[in-house]
Amino acid sequence: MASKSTAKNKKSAPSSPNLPQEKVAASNFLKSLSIDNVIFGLDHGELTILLIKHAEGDTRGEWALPGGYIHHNENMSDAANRLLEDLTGVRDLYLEQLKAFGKVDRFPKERVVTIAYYALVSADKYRLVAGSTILGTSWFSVNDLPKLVYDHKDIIDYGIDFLRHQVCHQPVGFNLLPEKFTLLQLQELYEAILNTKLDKPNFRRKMLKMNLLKPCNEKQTGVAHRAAALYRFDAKAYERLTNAGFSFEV
Amino acid sequence: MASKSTAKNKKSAPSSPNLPQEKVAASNFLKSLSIDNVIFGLDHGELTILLIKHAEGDTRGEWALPGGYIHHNENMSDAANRLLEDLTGVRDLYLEQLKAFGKVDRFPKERVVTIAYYALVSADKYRLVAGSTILGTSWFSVNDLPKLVYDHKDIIDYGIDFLRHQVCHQPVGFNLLPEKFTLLQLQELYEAILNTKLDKPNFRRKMLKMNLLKPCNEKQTGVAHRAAALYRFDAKAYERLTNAGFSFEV
DNA sequence: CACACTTATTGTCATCTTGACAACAAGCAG
DNA sequence: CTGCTTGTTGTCAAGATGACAATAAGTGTG
Repeated sequence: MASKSTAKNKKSAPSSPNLPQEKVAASNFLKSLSIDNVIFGLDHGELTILLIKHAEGDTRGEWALPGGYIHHNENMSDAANRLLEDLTGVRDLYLEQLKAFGKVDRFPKERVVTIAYYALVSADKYRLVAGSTILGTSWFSVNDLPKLVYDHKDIIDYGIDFLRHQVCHQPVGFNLLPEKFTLLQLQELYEAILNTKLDKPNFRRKMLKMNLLKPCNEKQTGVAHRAAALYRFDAKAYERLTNAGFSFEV
Repeated sequence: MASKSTAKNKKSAPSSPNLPQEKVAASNFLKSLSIDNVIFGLDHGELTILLIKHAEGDTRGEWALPGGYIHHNENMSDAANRLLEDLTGVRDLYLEQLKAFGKVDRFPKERVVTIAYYALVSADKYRLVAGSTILGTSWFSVNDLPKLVYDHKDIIDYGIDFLRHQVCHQPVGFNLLPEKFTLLQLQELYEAILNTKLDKPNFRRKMLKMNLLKPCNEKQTGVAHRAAALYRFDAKAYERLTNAGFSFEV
């Protein structure tokens, strides 16, 4: 499980996601366009976001979404994936476009439209990552965000709203959990994202009735109480059901 | 009703939405970025899209989404609105961002990322419009689209899927109807967009129970059968309910 | 080992929602 | 008046939901 990491952090020098305030020279990159990634994680029942710290310039000391620029010969989504992999060291994370942000004054130095993407990373994947030790990179709870550069707060707020919506209508939340998880973990994920309390028996009933969880026939270990059964998300079943007109709702 | 049109079609010369294959000179416009609008309408129970015809160049005779470029001193959403108003002559139509399309080869001449927006236009607004007579502009049923330039078919397909989703989760469909409408018109709108048949009594019950429709205390006129009651969408009620945690579902 | 404690899991019940469809109402056309 | 068409109301069984009781299965303690 979680086996496809490339582990080594490619040092793709030109992307320098830590210095988004740098000029885009008459270069290899598309002018006036950038990418910003809202990378969500889950930590002890709290929804978290991965941020990087600006080390110099006017925004020194403030935090920012990791981002970068698009090569001329690179699809936009490939650029987003490259930036995500460069930062986390993990390939093929869940990544979707969020929205383009294009206010005139969103970036003080020059006119740049940014395409925001959002990614979901489970702790068991990120644990493998060299990136986690990058200086000036840190996870923040969405309930306790630091001061952010430019319009990055707006982007994050939009991302959280979007995730709240998505998680109720698409089975994307599983990307935040390890491959095998208990129903309580899943419930706590929903509680963290939606910021509510849910009834355990009812949540269980609803989830199981959808037939999207495949029992692993294993139990939790290392807990000081009755061990819960482990499940995994059954992507094939989901595809089958979707084709048959099923639509995921929480 | 439908009173805020500016009627006159501003001839903002530089935007030339009919010639998106033109070079973006070292100009007033953001380089490598464009906007394309998917403008939805409703015609005799069919979902339609407004397209323009390319008159010259390699794509001569093919149809395209109306679009254009972004001024350096203009917010992106303002650019989308300007382009929409230039084309339709109607101000303040429902317009939302759809998605950015950024494949390397989506546009053959140069590298351009386009931000697609989608708009909803009701027949009673569009009727006021000078734009409807623009040469080479035409509505097409989504079920009978012509050959389209570049990746515009992809954009439209995405737009239709998006609209299908939106219309079930947000009360946006009303933007496709006249201010006052019957429950059957509303139902036919859903049937057209979702491409299904719905049960009339059940649809009525569901809609009315949401308390989002305000009766006009008027009846349809000019029909050869029992006249239906007219309703209008109650935006204030929707806001109230939304704040109270209500979420629109069809 | 019995017991306390914690979480897992199953079950119950009243209420609400949904889908299918019957029945009646109202208006025009002949 | 009669037939035709659509509007509107009502019924009913089945399924989904929310609240919550009850039981099960582990760990750690005295």
